[in-house]
Amino acid sequence: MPRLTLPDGTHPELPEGEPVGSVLGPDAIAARVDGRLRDLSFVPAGDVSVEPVKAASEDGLHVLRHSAAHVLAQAVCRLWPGTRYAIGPTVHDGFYYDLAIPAHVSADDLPRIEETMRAIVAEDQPFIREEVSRSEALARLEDQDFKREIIEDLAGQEGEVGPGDAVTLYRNDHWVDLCLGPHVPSTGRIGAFTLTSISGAYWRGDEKNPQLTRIYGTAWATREDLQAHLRRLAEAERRDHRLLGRQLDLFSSPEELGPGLWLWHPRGGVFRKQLEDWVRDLHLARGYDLVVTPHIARSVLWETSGHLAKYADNMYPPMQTDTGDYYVKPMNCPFHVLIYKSQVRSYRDLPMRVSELGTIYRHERLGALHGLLRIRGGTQDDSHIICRPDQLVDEILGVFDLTLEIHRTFGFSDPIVNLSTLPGQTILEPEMAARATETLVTALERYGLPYTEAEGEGTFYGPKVDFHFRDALGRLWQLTTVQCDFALPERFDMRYSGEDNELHRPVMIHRAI
RNA sequence: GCCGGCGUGGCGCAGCCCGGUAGCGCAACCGACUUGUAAUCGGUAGGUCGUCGGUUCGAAUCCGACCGCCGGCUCCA
Repeated sequence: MPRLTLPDGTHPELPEGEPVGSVLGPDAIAARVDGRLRDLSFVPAGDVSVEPVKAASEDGLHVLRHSAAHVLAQAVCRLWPGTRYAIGPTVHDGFYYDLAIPAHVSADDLPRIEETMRAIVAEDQPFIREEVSRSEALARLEDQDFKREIIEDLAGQEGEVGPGDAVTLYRNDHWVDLCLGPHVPSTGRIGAFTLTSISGAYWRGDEKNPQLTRIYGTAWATREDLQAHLRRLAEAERRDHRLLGRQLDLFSSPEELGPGLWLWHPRGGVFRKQLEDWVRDLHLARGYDLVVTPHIARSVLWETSGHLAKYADNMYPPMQTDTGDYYVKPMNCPFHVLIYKSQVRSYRDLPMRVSELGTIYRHERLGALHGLLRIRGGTQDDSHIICRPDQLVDEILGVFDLTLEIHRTFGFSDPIVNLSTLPGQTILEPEMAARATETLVTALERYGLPYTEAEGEGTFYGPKVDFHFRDALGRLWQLTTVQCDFALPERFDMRYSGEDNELHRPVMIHRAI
């Protein structure tokens, strides 16, 4: 008979074959068994520790929302037979399900779907976990090509889904989904939920793949929690910078200007002066020099930097003149490089720190634009440090420090930090690529910044550390990016005279908001 | 760029489904009132309904293309 360890320190025995749920209170919706989230129906093989998972906890909300996603998919299948369902994970504050629905479905249909979900909740269908072989799962999900694709991709991956060849299915009534679980015991337990929006999303996040209908919802432990959440959203909408910009007469973007281009009105101008003065003073205090560079440059500059080869689509087309083709700048780095190269540099000159509030123009994809958060023309707080390799880590630490100070000043104190490693296509030699990434890792660890790795998300000239923040609606926005660059110094043949009287290659750090 | 929604006086909206030359609130302007900080009373002016094209005797209302905005997806040097 398995002996359990409960959070209160007691050690009850569980009769052979009994699920862990039988020793937990009625308010448990799932369990943590030896640290792993399990269904209440989980039957332990031997002695284990068991904790109840309640709906309002972080774990509980995850289980609740994921279960709601299943109910959503089942409801859509009930309304539109022939619907194929892809994936239905939880997200910040909610959940979604990606579906291929054989009908035109829009936001107007959300109430009907929700109604059907409530019917499924009223039926209180148990979530039944089944472990089956991959081949059986393929047979059971015969009409579900997305699920089949997932199952086929699981071939060779052991452990995560089930032992060896097995995968897990969760069944409600006759509706079956491929899923790791766990789930609430039955559909009657998914709490207070509502559907929030509908949109398109590419299968597996790749725009070359077919587009599915993504339905978003949110679920909470209680009606009150749900209401409070909806109130927070409404409040956040009232504080939307686009709305405030109009109400306070700060800025506007008339159609004659073009998408993503903004006018700053007199009151906005005062605001910008305050902001810009503050940022410049901050840089001066931290040993940066201020520079100013033009808005356009000959194409050769962008050819040398490599931006033209990589980003031509996102640059405004060139203008032809009597002295060659000119591009409006999408970034400031090459100009700062030219300032460095304007004279012979000594190792004593390094690090050289330059900073500019540089106005740049990027021909961003139309759908990406969003108020002042994603624009086609805007001023970047952009700085570059050119230094000796032995100064690199310390300089990056200084950049992290500056970055966090800037964000903290505006009340953003919980960055979500990503380390983006080099993509498949890079202009860096493998050895330098490895060095650049190692340097960033060293700096991150020395600074004590928790981060997650985003493989292959770096720039073509180097790996980067990005600082993301959530807005009041829970959306993530990338603000600062910090890059370690061994490539541009090479491309622009940057040098400095070392203590040994030999010429050396400096390293470059980019920081931009 | 993709999916969905939307585009009516400065702002927020109704009208559009069931085609017959546009309505409300706030703001503005004029006047009255003067009661201490969420909006007093009366009056005036302001739009041809994102743009272009089509259907029709006739379109804000139907159809198409384009432009722009919003929510996501993708992208974000």
